[in-house]
Amino acid sequence: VREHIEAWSDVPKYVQLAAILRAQIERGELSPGMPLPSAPHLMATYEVSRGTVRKALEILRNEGLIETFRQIGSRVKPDA
Amino acid sequence: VREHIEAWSDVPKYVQLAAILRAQIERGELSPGMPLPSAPHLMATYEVSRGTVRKALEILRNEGLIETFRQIGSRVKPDA
DNA sequence: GTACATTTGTTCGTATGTATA
DNA sequence: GTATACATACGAACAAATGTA
Repeated sequence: VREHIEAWSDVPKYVQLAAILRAQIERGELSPGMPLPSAPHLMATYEVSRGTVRKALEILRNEGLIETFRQIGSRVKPDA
Repeated sequence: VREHIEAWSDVPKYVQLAAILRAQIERGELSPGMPLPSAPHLMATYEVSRGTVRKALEILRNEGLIETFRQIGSRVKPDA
């Protein structure tokens, strides 16, 4: 809500959201094993759509930083 | 049960379902204090998904027409 | 007191349509 | 024409709470 992401031509919202979450992981605000906020929660927090959240999480998954499970959600990989 | 809701570009299903239920309340077919049909029942009756039912009920909740309780279901507000 | 079924709450996966840059 | 972004709508599965047998 307070962290509204601005639509910006050069950097897509989903890339920005991925960067925000990646920074939180690297700063330890989200520690290994910790669950990430759910997609609906991220949607509300950053005022973006479901698709944008999914794309952001997909980036972090591809980077090996998080893992996602059905009906469970995403968490920081234990070895991240 | 004959009240199949058609997908129509201008009016989303969940808005139509909310309108149907709102009309029933205003006509007194659902009187104050009366329980609404459960979500599974509404799904079967109108042939829509759970998410659509939930969105429709959310609209009526925000309008103050109904209230919802876990394992109890929704009912028309006593003062509606 | 316990087991079971029902109902809502919540989550992720997926697909489609629309609008815009 | 492609990429971005949103809204709608479906399905599936789990948790939590309540009522009932």
